[in-house]
Amino acid sequence: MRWLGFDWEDRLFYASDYFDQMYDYAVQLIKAGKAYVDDLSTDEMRGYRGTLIDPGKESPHRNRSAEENLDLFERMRAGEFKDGSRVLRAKIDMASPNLNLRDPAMYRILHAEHHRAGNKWCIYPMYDWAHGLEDSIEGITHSICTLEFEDHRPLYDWFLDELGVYHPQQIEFARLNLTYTVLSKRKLLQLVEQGYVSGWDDPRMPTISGLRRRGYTPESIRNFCERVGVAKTDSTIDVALLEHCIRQDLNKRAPRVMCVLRPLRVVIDNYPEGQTEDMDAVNNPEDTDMGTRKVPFSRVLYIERDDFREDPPGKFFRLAPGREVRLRYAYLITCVGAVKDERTGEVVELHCTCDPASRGGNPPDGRKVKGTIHWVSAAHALAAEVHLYDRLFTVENPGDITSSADFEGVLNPNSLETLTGYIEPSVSGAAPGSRYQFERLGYFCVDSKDSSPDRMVFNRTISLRDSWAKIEKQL
RNA sequence: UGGGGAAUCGUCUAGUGGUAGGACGGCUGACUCUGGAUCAGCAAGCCCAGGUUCGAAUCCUGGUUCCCCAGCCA
Repeated sequence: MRWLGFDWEDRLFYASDYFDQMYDYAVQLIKAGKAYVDDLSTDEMRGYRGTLIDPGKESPHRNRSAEENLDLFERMRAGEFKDGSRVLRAKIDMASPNLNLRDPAMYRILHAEHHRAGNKWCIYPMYDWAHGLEDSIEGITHSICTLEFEDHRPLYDWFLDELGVYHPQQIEFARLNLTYTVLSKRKLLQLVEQGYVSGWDDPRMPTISGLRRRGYTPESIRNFCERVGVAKTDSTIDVALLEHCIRQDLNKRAPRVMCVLRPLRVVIDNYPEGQTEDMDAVNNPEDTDMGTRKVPFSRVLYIERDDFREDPPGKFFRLAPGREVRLRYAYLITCVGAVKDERTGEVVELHCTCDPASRGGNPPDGRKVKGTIHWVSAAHALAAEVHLYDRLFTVENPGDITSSADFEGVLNPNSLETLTGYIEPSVSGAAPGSRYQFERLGYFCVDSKDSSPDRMVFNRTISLRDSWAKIEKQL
């Protein structure tokens, strides 16, 4: 929460801080004849509850005396009874059309250690009972929750009114659903437990820790929330909006750097062997205050395989036999030959010539080249592990899957691709969490968990918008 | 066929009796040493049917559709 930018100051509250007071309130309700101890089993209670359409029946223990209830409740607390053997229920109305009002449980017996209260208690309050009490004790004015609690509000109100205590107002709003992912804790837990992700902070998880490790900034998340708004319509936000927010933020603040993900070796035939030049590169064209850096250039380079086509389709502006392109911040080069693997026919190396007069990227004659591609000097590049993350699911609403909650069929098998990238040496020593734009590829951050100085690990936060991909799709 | 909610561009969201607006996404085009960014523009919506009113997304009536509820979970 702090990382997101919030500060609760001295107001870190826990429901368990109020267990004693809640117990006293329960006693108060028992004395008032508004709560009773029931001995029905879970199954029996279910039977007595009725259905959505039919009213329930009253428990045979519903009319025990206050004295008996008090005695039983004290003994529940004292640990005399087994888990599940008894429960304290509110005495409301077994025929209520709102099932939450059919004598809901307030306390159940649970001989379990509490992470804060230790072993002090063996009875624990139910959510509906605890919720309003916490709010009331803390003196809050409005209690915001999600839509599914709308028909719990009458119960929230009932407890507070029967107790005659300060009564905050519960207001329900839609939860924030997102396309191509699930957000329910249960489903997320399933992803973790069944090993579909590496943990709660896996960069594909829509958790705060996951988003953080993925490279999302707190500002982008808050901005996203502001844009989404708050309303009561049960809605699902297009994940593209989240992606837009992080791109917008990182475009302004992420330093640019060059990295080649799928290397194709390029030899500049007319460039002297053994020579190295430092090219001046702008750190962020969106913010010149971020300065410049030097990028080493030499005779043997790597470029992206995708940036070369032997037989280029129309509108392909990158390298091809006989074509000239700009190596960003370096030289204009022309492809003069391709070396192929004899067996597979795969292009394994390119031979190019550079125009020495175009140093820095601009030819003195002012001729235009349509394409500018990124590159890295083979001898200077740093090898790093790069994680290419993509959406976890292939369908827009994986949460809709009703069956046995089996995600198998809708999980994106390519949500993580790991490869070795070759990065310009300037990123060496970057701190975990550092964010960069790998030019023409996307935004990446140094993994905060697995990266080390000798083997850096980068996570792709989000790709850059790729209009070429759209054009190519239509070809 | 019980109860509780919600319906406005593809997706979110404003508008609460007076010109239906914004964002994302989509599509054009301009510009560009990132096919990024930026800029300009276009398409796209009031769940339906009646009614009230000079005038209805908004008020009334009746429908329709969708979501939630039968945990000793939250």
